[in-house]
Amino acid sequence: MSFVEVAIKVPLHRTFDYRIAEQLDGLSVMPKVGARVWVPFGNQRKVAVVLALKTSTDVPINKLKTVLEVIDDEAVLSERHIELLRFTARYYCYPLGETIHIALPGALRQGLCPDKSSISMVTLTEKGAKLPSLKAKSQLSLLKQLADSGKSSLTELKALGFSKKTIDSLLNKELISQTIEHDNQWQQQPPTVSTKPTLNKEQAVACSTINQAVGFNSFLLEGVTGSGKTEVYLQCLEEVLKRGEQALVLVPEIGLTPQTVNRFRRRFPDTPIMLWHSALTDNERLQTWRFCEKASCAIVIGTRSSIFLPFLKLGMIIVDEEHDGSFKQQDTLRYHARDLAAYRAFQHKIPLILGSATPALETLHKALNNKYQLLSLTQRAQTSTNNKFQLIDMKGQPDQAGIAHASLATIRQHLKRGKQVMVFLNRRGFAPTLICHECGWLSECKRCSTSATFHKAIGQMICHHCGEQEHVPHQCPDCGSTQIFPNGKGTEQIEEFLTTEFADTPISRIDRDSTRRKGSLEKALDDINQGGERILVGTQMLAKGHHFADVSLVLILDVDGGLYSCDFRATEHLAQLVTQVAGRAGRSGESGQVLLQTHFPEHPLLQDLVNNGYQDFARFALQERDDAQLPPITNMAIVRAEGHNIKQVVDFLTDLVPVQSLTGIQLLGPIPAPLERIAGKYRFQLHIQALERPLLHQYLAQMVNYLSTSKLAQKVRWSLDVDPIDMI
DNA sequence: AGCACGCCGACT
DNA sequence: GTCGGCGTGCTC
Repeated sequence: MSFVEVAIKVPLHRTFDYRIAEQLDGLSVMPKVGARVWVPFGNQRKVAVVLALKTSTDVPINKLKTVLEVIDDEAVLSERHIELLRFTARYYCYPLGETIHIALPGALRQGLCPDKSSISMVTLTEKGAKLPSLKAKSQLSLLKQLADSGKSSLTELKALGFSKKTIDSLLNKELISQTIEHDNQWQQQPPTVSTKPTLNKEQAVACSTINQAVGFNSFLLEGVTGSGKTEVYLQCLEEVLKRGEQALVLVPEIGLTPQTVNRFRRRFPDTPIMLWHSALTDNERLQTWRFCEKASCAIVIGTRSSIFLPFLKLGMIIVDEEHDGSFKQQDTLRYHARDLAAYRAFQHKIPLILGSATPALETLHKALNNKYQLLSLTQRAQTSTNNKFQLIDMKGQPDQAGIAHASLATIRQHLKRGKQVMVFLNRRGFAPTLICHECGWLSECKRCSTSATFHKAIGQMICHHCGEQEHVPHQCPDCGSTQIFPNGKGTEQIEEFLTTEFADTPISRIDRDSTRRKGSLEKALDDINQGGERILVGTQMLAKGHHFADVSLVLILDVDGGLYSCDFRATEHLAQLVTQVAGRAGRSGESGQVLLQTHFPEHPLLQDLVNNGYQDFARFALQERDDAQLPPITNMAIVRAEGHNIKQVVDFLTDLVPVQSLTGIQLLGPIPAPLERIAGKYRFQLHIQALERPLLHQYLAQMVNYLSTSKLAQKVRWSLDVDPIDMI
């Protein structure tokens, strides 16, 4: 008798055994480990992944069912990949079947086995390379994109907003040509490498250290903005390609811009490079999955979920901007791609490079404890001067739309010199609330414990947590007064004010509202890169990844929010944001100026950051975490619970507390979540901390086991977040 | 999570 | 008399 142990997508922390049917000749067709099979489950039919083959089972014979059909002749998950997913499931206390389901591309989840194995790449023809003048703007910009990248896939061009029509007419004019790449095409010969810049001393040291490493090695590449981290990546990748191995480059969600990708394509023109991000279709995902597992693709540049791609011979993992929060999934399986990258690198015995100008304290802590090797890039490639920081004390300062008169004067100076000025405020909309002048009523979301943000341009009140929209009230809903006014500032208001204040200066606003339309971000970036005096107003989106050559002044309007917050990571995030935003100034030659508006100019964190930079701040902040016994010194997990019935939510968490049977575990809670109500549900949480990670995991395993039997757990929605990065 | 089974209220 | 409400229990 033969049996298989399988994983099925059900929220249960266990696997299932099935019998393999014997055929007429008494033999049976055993599926391979890692292959998918169809199985009967309850009264439904489900896809399952074979985890192990066995000759006996503990399951009573009357409960055992038989595998209906073997889907794959060959495994879709290698044994090593299954081991990665087992680790992931164990680490994040998530059911293995669900974990596998999340890792697999859609087509494979559904039990399909489509075999598309080619991909259309588009390049310029000789005629096209001359960039002839064309009437059609879109055709011209497509030619420019190809001139920049060397080649792009058909699907990437469509994702950039080029229509089938544009592509077809260029094909007809023979300005571009199309080639089909098959999944067996990559020859593992030395890659063609286009000309590359010479490295400075620090870069050269970093490259040779990484390239000489044998086996599993983690590196923290701590490089200030503009110090040439990407060049280090590229030269390390070259060695990987020479060995005929593959590489994964993880980038934050907004880091996957055409500029980034084009740079890789230009450097390695003959190397198959594929992209992975949330906008891919099921077919494109499957395509990339297949290319990876056959090593038909050498480099993948992808966002967090690309950590689950099945590389045949992975030679290196790079995590760019490793401090970025988008590497952590914030729902279902709450994994951190950077941390899984470390496990994968360990599994494959290969180097891991974590790059950032502002490393996460978690990463820095490991580097300082010699778990990661620290490589520093301190010199800016193009400029030797650093930005000049200045704190603007807002106490008693006259201001307009939240901008101090002193700041306005500085803006004017920079504009006069034909430079660009960036005004940063991490709040979109016109004003975060409306206030009634008569009775003090404040606009709030009906379903969340938060304010409803006033969006003037579209005349709506919007809740930024649940998305609920309403018309702007004409009267105060409490007292009927018509004296209701915007309260606080958002980017929309800053833009409006600056438009009147600097009437002759073009202004670009970049936030989620202004860039909602496809291609509008690209358009705004184009405008900015035309150069000339201009004001840029925006949120986070301005801080990350984009190069603005002409920006010489950065004004950060409100840093105080990050100084006194209930989230102990708020100061870290503030320091990262300030440093990243500041890095946007003075990138082409001269040093830039950075103004920080605050009511607490004497705050030690701000002083440290401004005078000594992020590196110094981070080491100081780590000391603070040590004193307070917080992560990364301790290890943390949060149980969150929400429900309409507040008592059930609190009871559920209270009931968990007695599970404590281990010394060395600290429990805190139940405490209300920072936003106690979202979308009408009450939210509470329980914090769990332990000095030693194995102890934390021992405790969590016990707790999850208890939860599966708890009646209270069925009455509320709960989730477990291991290594949470925010408290919300 | 699904899905069945099971035991109490307002409908043709 | 039945349709259907969602509480409880199970899935190899």
